[in-house]
Formats: sequence, C-alpha cells, structure tokens
Amino acid sequence: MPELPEVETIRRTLSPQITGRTVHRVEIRDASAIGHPPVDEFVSRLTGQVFGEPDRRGKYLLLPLAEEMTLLVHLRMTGRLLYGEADPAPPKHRRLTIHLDNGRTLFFDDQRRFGRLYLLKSGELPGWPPLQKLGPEPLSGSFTEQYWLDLLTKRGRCRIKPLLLDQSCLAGLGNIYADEALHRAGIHPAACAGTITPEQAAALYRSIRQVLQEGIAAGGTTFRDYRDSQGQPGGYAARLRVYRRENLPCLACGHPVQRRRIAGRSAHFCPVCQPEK
DNA sequence: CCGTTCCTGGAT
DNA sequence: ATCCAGGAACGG
Repeated sequence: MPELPEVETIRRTLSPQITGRTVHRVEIRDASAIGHPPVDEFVSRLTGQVFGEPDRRGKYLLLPLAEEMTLLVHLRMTGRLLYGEADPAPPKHRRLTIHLDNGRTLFFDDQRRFGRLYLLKSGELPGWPPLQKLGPEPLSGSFTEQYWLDLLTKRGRCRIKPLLLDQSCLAGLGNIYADEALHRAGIHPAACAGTITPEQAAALYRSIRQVLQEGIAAGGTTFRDYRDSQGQPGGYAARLRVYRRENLPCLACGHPVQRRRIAGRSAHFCPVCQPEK
C-alpha cells in the first residue's frame, strides 16, 4: 500500500536509474494496467521517448518524457516499479516491461491489478481530474498550518480519520500514516474535526509532517508487497506505534492498541492516549 | 458523508 | 468456503 513515503522512496531510487534513458521497446503483458490512452497508442507514443527527472504528486509518480509527455503511475495497493535485468521468466504478476537503451528494463508488477499507468501530454496534465483534485503536498510550503486549521473548521462535521484519507484535503496520506499521525497527536480517529482544539490541530499538523518525513527517512513501510525500484523493502514497519498492532501494548502507555472500523477502513488507536471524548 | 466496486491471495 | 486487506472512483 504505497503512500507518500513509499512513492517518494521509489522516485528517489528510480531517478538515477532511468533519467536520460531512452525507451527501446514496450512490452504489455496485461492491457488492463494501461489507464490511458488505448494500449496501441500507449505503446507507439512511449517508444523512443527519453525519461527526464522523476517527480511525485501525492501518491502519483510522474515520469516526464522529453517530448512533452508524462508517464503517470499509480501503484494503488500492490503495484511495484522495478528496475533491473531483463527477465527470461517473468513473474506471474508482471503487467508491463519497458526495455531501455542500456539493456536494462523497467518493470511494472501488480498482484491485485489495481495499479494503472497513464500517458498524458504535458498540456493535459494540469487539468487531468485526478491530479487537479489533489490537495496540498503535506511536506511542501503549500501545506500551511493556517490551511489546516481552516480546513478542520470548514469540515467540522467530518470525522478526522476519513478526512485525513481524503486526497482532496491533503495529498499522500493513506491508512498507515493517518493512524500514526493521529496517535502522535493524541486524537481519536472518530473525533469530529469540529471538536478538535486549536492546540490538537496544531499537534496533528506537526505529526502529519513528522511521520511522513520519518517514513521517507526509513525508506517506507513494508509488510509484504512494497519494494523500492531496486527491490528493497522499507524499514518503517518496525517503527510503527499503532498500525497493525492490535492488542499489542501502546508504546507510549502500555494499554492494548484497539482496532475499529471507521468509514469502512480499519483504524488503530490507543484508547488511553487518544480518548474518544 | 457512507457503502460498493474493483482485484487477488493469505488467513481462518 | 468465506472473510479481509485498502486507494480511489462512483452512486446515493
């Protein structure tokens, strides 16, 4: 489940591997992995292109191409973008292989087939709805404390956990880092945004940025599927304080961590450190 | 806002 | 055999 820190880690490991490389051949093994344009057009337009410096927006990886196009990748749950040697016996979940001019390859593997690649002209990139709808980047200057306080006031009747997962409020948080940020800020995931005090909101603002920065520094969180572009797992799972720790002691107070379904997603929290009222 | 859908494989 | 994991689009 790649969230912002995982996608950012892939961006960083991929950058020296593909920047300046030319696409020699595109091999589609699962057409459903291509979100746009139609597969034959995707292949013909991508072939011969030169990769620029990878970028990221929320959980989207943006791979700019020299000729005014961008290859967008969303990994969703189990997607992997891997750089390596051409494989004569590709694994079962290989969806796409991009052969590069140095004899190496870029693979897109995805067990659950939720991930998608999109090839867009640079002109249509800013107006592309999924990107346009995204809220601010949590680690950039566009995510200000004032924006956050105003948002919690404006969305006062929303519960805070689903609000954190709403990519139009903030781009890049998923279930793992949302639970971790709430625990560090001492806020119950079911709390209504309007009941959060300004002090708590400020603490949450800081904890969101902190857990994302720590996640990036650790190379992301790996339970089973996530890998960077070199195939390496991330190290942040060992540092999680509540996520996937149901019934284990809270690392702050020792009380067992609870798990509850909120808005269709599992939420992990400490009932002592994060009181409901 | 909420529930459903898309997917597959691992757990029960 | 059934349930569950969850990012995001979609319908209500």
